[in-house]
Amino acid sequence: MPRASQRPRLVDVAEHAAVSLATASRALAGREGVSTEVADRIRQVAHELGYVANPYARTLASGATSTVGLIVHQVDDPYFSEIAAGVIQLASEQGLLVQICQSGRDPDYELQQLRHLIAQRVGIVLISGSGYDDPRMESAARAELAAFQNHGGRAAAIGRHALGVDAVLPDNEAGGHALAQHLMDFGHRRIAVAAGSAGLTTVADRLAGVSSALRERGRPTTDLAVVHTDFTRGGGRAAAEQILNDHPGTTAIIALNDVMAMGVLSTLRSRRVPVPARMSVVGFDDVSVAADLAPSLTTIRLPMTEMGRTALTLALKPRTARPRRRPTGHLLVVRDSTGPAPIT
Amino acid sequence: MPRASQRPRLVDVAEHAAVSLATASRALAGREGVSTEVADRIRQVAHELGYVANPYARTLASGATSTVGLIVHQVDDPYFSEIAAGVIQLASEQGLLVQICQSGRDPDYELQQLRHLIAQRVGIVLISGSGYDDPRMESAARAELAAFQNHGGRAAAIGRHALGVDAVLPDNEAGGHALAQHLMDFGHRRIAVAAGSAGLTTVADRLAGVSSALRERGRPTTDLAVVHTDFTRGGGRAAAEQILNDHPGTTAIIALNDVMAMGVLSTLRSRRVPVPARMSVVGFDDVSVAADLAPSLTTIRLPMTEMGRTALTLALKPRTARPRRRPTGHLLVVRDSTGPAPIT
DNA sequence: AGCGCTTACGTAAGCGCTTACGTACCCTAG
DNA sequence: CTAGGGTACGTAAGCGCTTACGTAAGCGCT
Repeated sequence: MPRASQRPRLVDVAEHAAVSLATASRALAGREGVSTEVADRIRQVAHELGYVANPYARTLASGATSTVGLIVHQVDDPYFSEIAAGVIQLASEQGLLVQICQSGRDPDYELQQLRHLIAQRVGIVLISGSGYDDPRMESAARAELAAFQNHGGRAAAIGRHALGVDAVLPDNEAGGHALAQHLMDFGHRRIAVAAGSAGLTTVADRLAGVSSALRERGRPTTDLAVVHTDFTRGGGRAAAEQILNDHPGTTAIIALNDVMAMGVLSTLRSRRVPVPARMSVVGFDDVSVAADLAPSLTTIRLPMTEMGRTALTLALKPRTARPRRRPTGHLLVVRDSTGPAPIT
Repeated sequence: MPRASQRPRLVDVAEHAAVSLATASRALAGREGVSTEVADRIRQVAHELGYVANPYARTLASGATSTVGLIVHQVDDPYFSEIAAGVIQLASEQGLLVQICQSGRDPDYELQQLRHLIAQRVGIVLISGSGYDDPRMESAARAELAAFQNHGGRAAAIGRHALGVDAVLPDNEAGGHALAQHLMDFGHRRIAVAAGSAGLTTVADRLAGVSSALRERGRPTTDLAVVHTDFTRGGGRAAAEQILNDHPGTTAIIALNDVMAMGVLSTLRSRRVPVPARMSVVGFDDVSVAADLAPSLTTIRLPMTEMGRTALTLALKPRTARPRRRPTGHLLVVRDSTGPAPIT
């Protein structure tokens, strides 16, 4: 049987350049021990032949991979797609390839995807999405990542802590705080929160920020109605329905992410509740469509694309004794979905 | 030096099961020539050891890859992220991994990414995004793909023809036709098109549908103002500006995709042009946010996620003599961004 | 009994790289 | 002039799999 691949191999380059395999390998890897002229000649020949190293052979021989695995909940969720864009950008600049997995927001499936990626021998694992309040929920993933890192793998988390790896972390609490303050500045007293699933750290952190802002102004926590659904458009719709039905005095809804806010706005529209005249709405993340919603959404801007890049940057650096934490900036972006509380 | 990877290898499985490497390999690959009992024992041992084959070794030995490369313009463009979601879904079901590349809408960079993927020895290449009217623009990619397929690779295109590979194709012309008809039914006479870059087949096809609809109703083509920018939000904004300035009589804008429509709506909002009262707007694709825009967008629905799945399905099937073409359905979704032409 | 065929398994040769180690050569110091 | 040491390169042993081919046993047939 003929060779499967017709692509030029390292031997071909070596022969054409009249050197040995080892020298050719060294020259192309830019390692020392090859004279400048010979190295140049080898590179020249490689280029002429259109030689590109077979990554499978290379990885098998050296053990060093050049592919990064990225786990997101859903690539068609704009929050994650922007993160992915950042990761892919930087990876591409570094000559790395990105393998994407979707966890579908299911911790078991996520763990399975993580194992799969590691079994596929990716060199770097990047994991995004929220973590869980209950540390036991994360312990399996944590153990998997620890073992992976001990075998030379590198990992980083995006918007997620308690995984024992480097992490780039937005200040969810400060963001929630800023949103609540903004609404109170507009005179809102009865505020409802459309929250993602209970048990997620992202939910707890953003919620904690909201609560602390209320507390600072001496507002009773009873002013705050929290409805837990999930971080999807449908979750936002459901939460809004529930808020409208069970908490009639509400004048402002804090959706804990923009995708939920989209659902909230959608429900308010179909229920003919004018925004912001009767109800103010805020989101979190500032996904790129937030500015194009009806009405455009007041939200907290997170630099998702940059977060993706930063996470990969962290993972590319040598590992430190203690996991690093890179905070990300955040910014309150005021648009048309918020206004003064209606006078009742 | 110790072995790089501490993971169990095939030899470990073979030893524990007291068989040879070959038998273990055959059993785990489910190939014949192994008695049922022995095969069961081997699978049992493999499971106990947590054995997962090293894909690098496997690929190197067999030449058959299990990773699919996907080229999109931008993962954070909702059209592409929905396609990617479909591809990743199906790939995951099949135990395949997806490597994503962004071409950034640059044909040269796209070609480079394609070469890179092929050099990385992916088994399947999926390429999305529009093709080019000028066949010479595609010839390099076409040649690359042909060579790739001749070496046993499989490829499929999404929303793109003339690449000499299997393709899943929306009926862009019919979609454009339906949009124009819808607007004419509302009495619009002066229609403008916010088109993506000239030279793209997607643009030409959708435009052709629009023109043919006008022709059928005996409307002069002069009623149609076409502004070429590009398929981005910014492109939509720019096109809308130009239409507003240069074609004052316009009462309806056809954006050739939803992302442009978002830009168009954004400009109309800031220029205080009420939609649909003074100006109707339609898009194309029906990305998931289209329903949440201000106002919700009338558009042509394309099944992006399914298109992604279908493309991978095609690529997984044995190659046929002539490239296959899978049409996709489309559907006019009427929402709030279109209404009767204003009476002047 | 002897032949050939099938079945079940083992042997070993790669796949295309990396890299530890070996070797030839030249330079300098003693 | 030779020992010692550096530099530049070659040799060959893997990395962990797949698979062509070899072999031994079991079967039915003449």
